[in-house]
Amino acid sequence: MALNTANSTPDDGDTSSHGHDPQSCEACEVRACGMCSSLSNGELDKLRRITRTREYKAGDQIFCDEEPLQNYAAIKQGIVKLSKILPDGRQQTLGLGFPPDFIGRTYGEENVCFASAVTDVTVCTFPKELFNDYLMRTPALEHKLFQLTLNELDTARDWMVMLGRMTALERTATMLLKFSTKRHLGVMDPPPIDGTVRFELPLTRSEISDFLGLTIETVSRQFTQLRHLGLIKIDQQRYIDILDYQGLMAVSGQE
Amino acid sequence: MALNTANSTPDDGDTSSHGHDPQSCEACEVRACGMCSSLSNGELDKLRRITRTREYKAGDQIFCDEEPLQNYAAIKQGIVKLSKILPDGRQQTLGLGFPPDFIGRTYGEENVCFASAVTDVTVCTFPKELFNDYLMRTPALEHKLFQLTLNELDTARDWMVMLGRMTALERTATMLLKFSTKRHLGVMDPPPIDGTVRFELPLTRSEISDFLGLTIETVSRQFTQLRHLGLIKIDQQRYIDILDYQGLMAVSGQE
DNA sequence: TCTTTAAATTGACTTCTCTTAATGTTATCA
DNA sequence: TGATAACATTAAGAGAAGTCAATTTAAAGA
Repeated sequence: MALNTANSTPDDGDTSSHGHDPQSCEACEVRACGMCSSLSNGELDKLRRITRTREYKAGDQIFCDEEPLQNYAAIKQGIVKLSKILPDGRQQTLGLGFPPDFIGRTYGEENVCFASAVTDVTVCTFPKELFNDYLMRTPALEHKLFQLTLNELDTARDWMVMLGRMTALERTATMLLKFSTKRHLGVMDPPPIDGTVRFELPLTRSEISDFLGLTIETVSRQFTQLRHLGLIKIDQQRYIDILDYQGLMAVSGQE
Repeated sequence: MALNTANSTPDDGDTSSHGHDPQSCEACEVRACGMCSSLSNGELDKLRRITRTREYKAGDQIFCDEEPLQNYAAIKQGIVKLSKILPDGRQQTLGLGFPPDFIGRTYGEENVCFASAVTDVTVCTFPKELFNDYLMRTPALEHKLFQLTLNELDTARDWMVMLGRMTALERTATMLLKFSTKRHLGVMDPPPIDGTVRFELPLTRSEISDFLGLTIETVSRQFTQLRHLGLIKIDQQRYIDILDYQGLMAVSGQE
């Protein structure tokens, strides 16, 4: 069930679970760092009245390209993938959303991309018109959303360099470095001077290839090469150990 | 002379001409459509006090990656190129700025890319700190800048699809289609049903290749192929006639 | 007008990534 | 535990774009 489809019920075949008021914004994992951090408790109370919580299973579509934008959402838990699909089926991932990212094209008439759940996802949703009204009356929230959008633009432009100018090996190394420091809640760890870093890759090889503008097979070959170079170790195809952080930086083409 | 370098004088070897108060915002070409369109005449008057006009010759660097951000700018005339350069010299263009675009990373500490003049360029510049203060006190302006940033994000994501998933021919056709409708002042003409469209390519082949993530030679070969397909005609290497708009759409991979 | 220089095109060849197909691995479920 | 299905890796060959070099075209200056 798409986020934008109104009046859905729990029994309409949707795998996502449905709206109820978020009872405790105070206990919300992203109260302190997301867009809500710009709001006083009083303001938050007003926003909560138009908010519904919704859950999606890994793989679910959250909203769809070119359907009318009906709801915005803020990610509470899980990872969301934004992507575009060309008419012949070629797909390009535009970015990943982590808590507390905001999704939906602010002030837009329709969605300009697909959003789908990479892992199980929990979001707060806001009806477009009501949220727009609220946003117009709350400059502090607009300021916060502006900041989030600026960060997204920075990220998009970094990926443009990767997609336009980097080799398959450099793209793969760059992605691993980004994932190694990207933690939940958007907090970035400082890169380690040495020693190993271990993390779980949340994406399948297919999702990685859509992200890097490559094929599954090419991604796999780059992983193999990074292993043979002694830079990484892979367990169960999903757990990555970065054995040589500086070495990985060196092949990533960034330094 | 970079936009960010303070205290420059007209005789310091800079090819750009230097600051004076813009005497007549009323007569400004972009008064009605740029960020200033969000301001009343009174508010505009306050902004004008911290504004300097500056001119750059084609090819001049306007600001530089990773130098401290000292000034923002609004484009009054000409075309500005934003790009990133990898340590080994590979370059990727991130986007083009036309009047009345705003350049400089809002709320940023340093520039995250290079900006250079593609054609002769005239900008209004604003010292960062003073502009930030003004921005904080002027929600209407922040709202406008937010909208401009959202548009930039949409554009960046469109290019990501192109860079990640399109062939050289598709990229070249896509670029020509974009340029054929992109006019000065950011106004988009409706695409013609049929008949030819003529426009001047403002970029050299080298600049085009940096834009499309290709080499000069590959761009040239795609132009040749589009000519052989009867879709375009090129005069003096710079003037493009689109002979078959629908045909160009078809090879662009978008429809 | 002629010369010089820079930019663009073309051709031959190389390299990198994709395609196709087979094999291997992991997780799920009977 | 074994069978099945989904996911991942590997290999060989094809195709697309890059590299290097030569030629052509356009623009600028003498």
